[in-house]
Amino acid sequence: MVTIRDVAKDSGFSATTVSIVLNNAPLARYIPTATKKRIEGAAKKLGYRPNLFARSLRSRRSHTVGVMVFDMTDPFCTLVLRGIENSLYQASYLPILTDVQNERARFERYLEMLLDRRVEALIVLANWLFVNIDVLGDLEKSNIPTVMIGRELKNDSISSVIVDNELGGYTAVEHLYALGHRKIAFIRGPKSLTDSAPRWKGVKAFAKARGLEIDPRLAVDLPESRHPTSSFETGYKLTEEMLKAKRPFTALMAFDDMTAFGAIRALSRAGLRVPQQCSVVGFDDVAAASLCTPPLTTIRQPMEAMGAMAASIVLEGISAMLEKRELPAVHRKLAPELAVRDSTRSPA
Amino acid sequence: MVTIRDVAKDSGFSATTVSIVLNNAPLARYIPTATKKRIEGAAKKLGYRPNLFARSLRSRRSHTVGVMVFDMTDPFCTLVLRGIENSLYQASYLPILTDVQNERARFERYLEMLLDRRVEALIVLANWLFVNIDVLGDLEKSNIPTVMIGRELKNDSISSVIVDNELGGYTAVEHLYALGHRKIAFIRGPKSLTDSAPRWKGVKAFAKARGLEIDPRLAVDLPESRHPTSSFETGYKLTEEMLKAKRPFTALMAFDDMTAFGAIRALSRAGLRVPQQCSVVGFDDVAAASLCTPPLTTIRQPMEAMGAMAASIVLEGISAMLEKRELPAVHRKLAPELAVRDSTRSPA
DNA sequence: ACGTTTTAATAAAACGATTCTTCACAGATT
DNA sequence: AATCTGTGAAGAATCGTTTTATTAAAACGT
Repeated sequence: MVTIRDVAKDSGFSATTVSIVLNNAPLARYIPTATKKRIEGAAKKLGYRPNLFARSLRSRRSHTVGVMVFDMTDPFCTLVLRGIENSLYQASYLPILTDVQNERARFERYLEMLLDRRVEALIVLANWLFVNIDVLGDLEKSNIPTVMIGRELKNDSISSVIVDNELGGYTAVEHLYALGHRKIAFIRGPKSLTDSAPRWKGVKAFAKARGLEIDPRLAVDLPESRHPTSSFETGYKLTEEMLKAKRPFTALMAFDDMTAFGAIRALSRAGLRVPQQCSVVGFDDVAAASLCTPPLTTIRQPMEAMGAMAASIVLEGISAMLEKRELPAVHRKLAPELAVRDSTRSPA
Repeated sequence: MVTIRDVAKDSGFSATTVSIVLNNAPLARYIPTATKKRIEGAAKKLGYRPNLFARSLRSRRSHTVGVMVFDMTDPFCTLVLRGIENSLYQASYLPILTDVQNERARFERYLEMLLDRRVEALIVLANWLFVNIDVLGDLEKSNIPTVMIGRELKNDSISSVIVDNELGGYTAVEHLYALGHRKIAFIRGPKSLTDSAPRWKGVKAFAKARGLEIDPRLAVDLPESRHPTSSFETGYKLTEEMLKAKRPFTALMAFDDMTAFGAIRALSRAGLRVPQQCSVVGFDDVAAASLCTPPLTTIRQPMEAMGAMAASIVLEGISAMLEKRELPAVHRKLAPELAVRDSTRSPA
C-alpha cells in the first residue's frame, strides 16, 4: 500500500503539503500551481489512495449515512432506496444499508453497528413497522441528523417524510365514485399502523362531501401482523367473508396493493371477474401492480421522491451540524398520484 | 467519547491490558479473573465503545464485506440479499451494499469506494448484467475473496454460485409435458445472458429424451436489453406475434417470471384464459409470482440459499486469507425447484 | 530601513486503538 | 546459586492521516 509519505518522498515535499494539496484544504490557496502539479502527478503515478480509516480517525468524519429498513423484501422499499442512493451518491456519501427484518434485537444491534461506524446521519425506512415505536427513543439518543420515512412524527429532533395518506384515500374513493360506483367495500389497514387512520379519514371526507353512503358491514380492518406480505392472505380472507355475507358491492378499495392482490384472488375464486364484475383499487403501486393481469389501478406513492427528499434532509442536517447551526426537524408530506389501470371500470 | 484510556484510568490498569482483556486476545490467558472483571466493569460503567477507525487502522481489518448488486429493483435480488445478510450477521460482518444500476461508471466508482473502505471480501450479485463481463478484470485485481452470484464462471480466482439452469429448463418442460401438453411455445432468454443457453439446453435434452417435437416457429428469443423488467414488454410483444402467426399452442414456457407476466397479459388481451386455454410457466419465482391471479407456476431459484452459500464462501475465503492459506475458487450450482401453482393445467 | 502581511512549506502533535518488547516476580529446574 | 518458565502487567512503537503550530523568506506599505 502506498501512503501519503510515499507521495511526499516521490514529489519532494512533506506529507503535510501533500495532504493540503490533495484535499484542497484552505491553506492550498498559498501553494503554487507548480507544486500542486508535482504532487498530484506523483499521487497519480503511484496510485495513491488515502487510507480512510486514518483519515476518518483524524478528521472525525466518515462520509457515510446509515440506512435502516424494516423489511427489505417489502417491494415498497427498493424504489425508496433508489431515491436515497442516487442523492447520496451525488453528494459522495456512501449509504450503509441494514435490513432490520422487523426484529427489535436486530434494530438495536444494527443501530449500534452504524453508530460505531460513525455514520453521519440516519435514514430509517419504516415500512410496516408495528414493533413499538419506542425505537424513537434509541434514535433520539444518537445525536445525528435522523429522518424517518413512512411514519408521521410530531417530533422536533427527528425529521419525517411521508405520503399524504388522507389525500390518497380521498383520491382512491373519488376515482371509484367518478366511475359510478356507489356500493363500495373497504379493507382498512391494521389499527396499529399509522397509515391506516388518515387513509380512512380521506375516504370519509370524500363520502361526506359527496353524500356517498358507506355500509359499515362492508368496511373491515386488517388484523395486526408483523409481516408486510401477510396482508395478501388476510385481504383474501376478508374479501371471501364479505362475499359470503351477501352484501353486494361493485368495487373494493384495499388498504394497499398486497391486500388488493389478495382481494382479487378471492373475487376470482368466487367466479367474479375483475374489473367486469368488481373493480379493485390498491395503494402504493408496488412493481407487481403493473405486472399482474389485470394491471392494478392504485394510488402511487412517490417512492423515489420520498427517498431523495429524505436524503436531502439529512445532507442538509449534516452541513448544519458541521457549521454548528441548530437545525430544527422538518416534516414533509408528499402527494400521491392516482395510477389508473385496468382493475377499475364503471359498474355494469 | 470515552476512550480506552478512560477505561484504563478508571479500572487502574494500562490501556494495553484493557485492550487485551476486551478483545480476549491470546495474552488474556495470563490475566486473572479479578482483573478481567474490574476492566469489564469499568468499560460497561463508562459505556465504552471502541473507535472502529482506530481499531481498523491498526489491525488492518474492517469486518465488512462489500456487496454489489446490478439492479436493486429487480425482485430477484432482495431474497438473495436476505440470505447474504443473515449469514454475515451471524458472523458479525457488516455488509456494505451498493446498487450499480447497470452502469459501468457506477460499478467502478462503487468498487473503488468499497476497496477504499477495505472490505474484506466481495459478493457480486449479477442479476441481469449484460454490460461486458470485463468487470471481472477489475474484480480480479482487488485480491480479496470474491464470489459472483448468477453468472457461471470457469475462473479460478473468483468463485461463483448459480442455479442449475439446465435442470430448471428440463424440469419446466417436463412439467408441461406431464400435464399432456405437446404444442408448446418457448420464449428464450436474450443471447447475451449466460442463463439463456443452459435453460434451452435443458429443454432440448428433455425433448430429445421423450420425443417431444419443438416447432422452431414457436421458439423465439428475447432481444437484448439493459433493464430487467423490459422482458415484461418484450414477452408481451413476442406472445402477441406468436398468436398472430396462428400456430396453435396449448402452453408457453417463458424465460423468466417477468416474461411470463408479459405473456399472460398478451394471452388475456387476445381473449385466451390462463390456464384454461393456455398454460404458462415462468422461471425465478419472484414475489409477484404467488401474488398475481392466477398464481404463476414457475421454477424457483433457491435465492436465500444462494445468498447464504455466497456468504459462507467468502467468509471461508477470509479465514483462509488470515491464515495465509491458498484457497482455490469454488463453483457451486444449486438445484432449482418446481413450484406448481395455478397457471398450468392439462390442455382441454 | 523597518515592521507587517502574505506566501510557502514543514515538524510535530494529535486521532484511538493494537501489538511488540520489556520488565518483574513467582516457583521450578538444573 | 544460577538459570529457566510461566504469570501479570506496562511502556513504547505503530497504523496513515489531518491539523496545529512554527519557521522562513518574500512582498508590501510607510
